[in-house]
Amino acid sequence: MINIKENERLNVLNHSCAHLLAQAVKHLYPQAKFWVGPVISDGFYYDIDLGNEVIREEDLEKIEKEMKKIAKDGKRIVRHEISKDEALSMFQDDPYKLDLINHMDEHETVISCYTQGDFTDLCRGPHVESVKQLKYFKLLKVSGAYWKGDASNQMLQRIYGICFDQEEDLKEHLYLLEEAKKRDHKKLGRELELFMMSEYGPGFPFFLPNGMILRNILENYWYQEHTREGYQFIKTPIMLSKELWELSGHWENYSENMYTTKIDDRDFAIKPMNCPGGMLVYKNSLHSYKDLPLRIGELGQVHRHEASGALNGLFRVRTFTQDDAHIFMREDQIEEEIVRLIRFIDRVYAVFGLTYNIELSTRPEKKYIGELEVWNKAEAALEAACHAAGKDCKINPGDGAFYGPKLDFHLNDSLGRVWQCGTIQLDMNLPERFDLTYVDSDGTKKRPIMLHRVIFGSIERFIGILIEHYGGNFPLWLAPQQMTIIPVHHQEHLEYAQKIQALCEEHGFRSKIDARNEKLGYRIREAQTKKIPVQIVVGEGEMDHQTVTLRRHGQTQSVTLTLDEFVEKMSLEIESKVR
RNA sequence: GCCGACUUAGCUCAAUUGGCAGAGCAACUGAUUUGUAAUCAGUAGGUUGUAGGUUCAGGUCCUAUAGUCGGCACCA
Repeated sequence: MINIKENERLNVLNHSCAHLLAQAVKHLYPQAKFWVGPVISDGFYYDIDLGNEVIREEDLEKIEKEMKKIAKDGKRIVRHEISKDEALSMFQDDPYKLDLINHMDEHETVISCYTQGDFTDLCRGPHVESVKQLKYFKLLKVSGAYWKGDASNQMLQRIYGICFDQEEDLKEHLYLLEEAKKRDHKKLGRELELFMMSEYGPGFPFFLPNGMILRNILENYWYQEHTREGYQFIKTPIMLSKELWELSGHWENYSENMYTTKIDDRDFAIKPMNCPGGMLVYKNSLHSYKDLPLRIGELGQVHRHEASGALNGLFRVRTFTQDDAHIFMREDQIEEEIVRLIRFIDRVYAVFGLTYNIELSTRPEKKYIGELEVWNKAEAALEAACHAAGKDCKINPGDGAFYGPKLDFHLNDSLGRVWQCGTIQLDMNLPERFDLTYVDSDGTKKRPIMLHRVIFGSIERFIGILIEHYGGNFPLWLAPQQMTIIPVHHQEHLEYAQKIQALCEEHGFRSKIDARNEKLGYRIREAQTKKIPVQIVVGEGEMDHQTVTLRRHGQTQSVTLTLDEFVEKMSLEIESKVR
């Protein structure tokens, strides 16, 4: 997927297209007042105040038509530079533009405007020379958006669109949007019976048998890899007393989003994070400098009261399982440990065919705790570790947590969409609050450095991402049902089919026999639509020669194998964890 | 939470200006006895999300409410 904002040519084109949109809206809705219309990674938008009138999805066609008309007319886009006073009088009827002018940087002595035909907009530019150049665009959606992005302000209407300089690129983009719709994990989750939602529990997903197979595979894989990496595992309680959350600082910051209850007149809260429980485990025993780094993992189920409007399938839920771990270490171990962690994360993502970019989020300008010097050291350590692991990282200034800087992993899926999953966070807060210590070589107590980290982020969300990434066509090792065994005749070949299933069971292959009284083609079709990776057809020929005939999902060719060949081929593929 | 749209059978969707709730797939029963993407016939399946209201009459109009979706805000 092309990032419009980062492509200089398309950036300008989309910016001009935003003006074209505003002009068309002004023609159709003369009362319209305009806020801003910036370029974003997948196109542009314009925030508009239409008074009491509402633009609906079906109105977009009409607006697009008007845009096409204006573009065809082919007016030039002309830049003027005016003084602040001129600007104030020129836009005196538009409170939003006045607000922009009044809040302009004092260094900006000249204000620029762009005029195209009967429409003039305040703008820094640059723009294309003529609206004629705007040919391949599409308006995509409408929504509300708070003025200045502030929820205490009124809502404006936002129209989104995208513009390309070639027709094929627009088609490609629209194709990807269609494809994403087809791969929607909510749709596939229902069709493949992976999970369900109920109005009795908004934001609380139910995992169905197929989804549980997938989930258990992921969790087992997680435990296995973490064991290899020297992690130990814990399970901490789902509910702990309010005092603990006060100690950790969560009560102060997030009590609004925590589910609470009373036990024997004492306040409790369901955990929104696993860390405080993890801190108690650390404090349960004395630690020597020799034991560090100490890596403690927990697949911990947390609950957070997310705003109703934020909920979205498995992507945003009110309960989810973090593949959490806390690492306690000495200061001299930071870089080495993080390098090791980056390599680990790299290995895990590679298994799913997911590439990624790392971003380093640094100290927030105002809201942060701890010494400046410690922050600088921590940020430098994260960046150095990144480079030592052979990875680039983009700096995200001021985006760190108040308690420490972090590395975020942004995954690219098979449709080119980006998901933030993994994160490595340095925490300079909790070790202090919980008074964590270890005994150093000189016998004195020292404060350990602590990392929080996740790789999947949330198991639920990661499953959602995988569903869309694979389009429901899971690689063999992840597929809930790996094989369907289809006897050509539902009775005559049943016994042989059962023999094959016993063989599958013996080797841990997840198979089912489809011996329904239906034609072969019908059962093949159903296995294909259910996205089962392997279809095994057995009939007269296979029985006689003790073979199986395999057909892979999405293919029309089939291949006949001896039973040994079959077992070896399948085992190898599952073992290699790739397609 | 805010803006907007949507909610009819397990799933996907019909139902003219308000006038008898319907189809395909799936399920079930029977016939058929099957060699690589849908064999045929039949049966059953609904308080049209929920609660009110307007009307001779509401799936359709109005009000409230819940949920879902697209965004916004939020995301430890």
